[in-house]
Amino acid sequence: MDLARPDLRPDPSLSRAEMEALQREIAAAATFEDDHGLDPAAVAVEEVASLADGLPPARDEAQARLGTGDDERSADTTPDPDAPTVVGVDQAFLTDRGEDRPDAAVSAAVALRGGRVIEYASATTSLSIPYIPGLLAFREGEPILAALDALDADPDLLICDGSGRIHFREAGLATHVGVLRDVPSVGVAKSLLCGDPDEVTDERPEGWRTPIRADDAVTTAEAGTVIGHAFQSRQYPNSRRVNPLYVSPGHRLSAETAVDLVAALCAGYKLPEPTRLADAYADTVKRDAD
DNA sequence: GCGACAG
DNA sequence: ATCTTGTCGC
Repeated sequence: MDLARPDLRPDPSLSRAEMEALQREIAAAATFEDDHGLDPAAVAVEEVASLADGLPPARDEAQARLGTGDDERSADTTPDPDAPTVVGVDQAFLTDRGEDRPDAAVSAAVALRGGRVIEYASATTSLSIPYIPGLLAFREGEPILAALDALDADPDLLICDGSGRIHFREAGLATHVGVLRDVPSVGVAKSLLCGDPDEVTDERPEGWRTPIRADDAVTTAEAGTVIGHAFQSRQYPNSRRVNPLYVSPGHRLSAETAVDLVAALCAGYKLPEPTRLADAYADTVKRDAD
């Protein structure tokens, strides 16, 4: 059965209070427990991936394009058809020369299966509301859904750039998108919106993690509830300066499984491969735009 | 009034 | 997020 919740899609004219109320509904509809068939080992990306080099780039919006590789090497490059499809989404912004505010968002979605890119697509949409801490999903949610619509692949897992449950109302970007589509989702943020790490996060070794617990800024959860993890995805031997990632479940995942999945999706860079590739593709589309 | 805040 | 070259270190 289809448990997607298009009814929770925000109306563009919502007031701030209405947006916050909608987030409480979204959080209530979200599941922060494991409800999926994903095995971190099955989604793992063992080697650094890349967008299918040498293939025509995906068309913006309507026409997503397969990037599976040459026919000659199809036997080697065809990913396991039974492996789950993991989709990373990220955005880049376009600012008209002379303007100070970005007026359009380029959303990119990159699908991987068995550690290889199988498809990528993008959508360029005009921006309606400005960035407001806590309300990011109202700025980036629709653009992201547009990019997902441009993809033929059916995501088994979404990796979003931003928070999921680590949010004032437990309804960050990853939760918003995950609930609207009823797809397991994870939020990967580069800085912490709210909550408290159990331990100091500075100068930690690669692979290290610590729980993030709700503090009084999280109005919908009891203080102390684990809402995510700080995760040191990468660290350099000598110079200690890489900040950890802040990983939180978006929908249908526990906080623990969310970090396990992200750890499995990292392959040498700070960001998990789906996010890193979506980031790179969004930049490419943006550059081609001007 | 002060603090504090994803992208 | 964005505006941007070189530069420090492995």
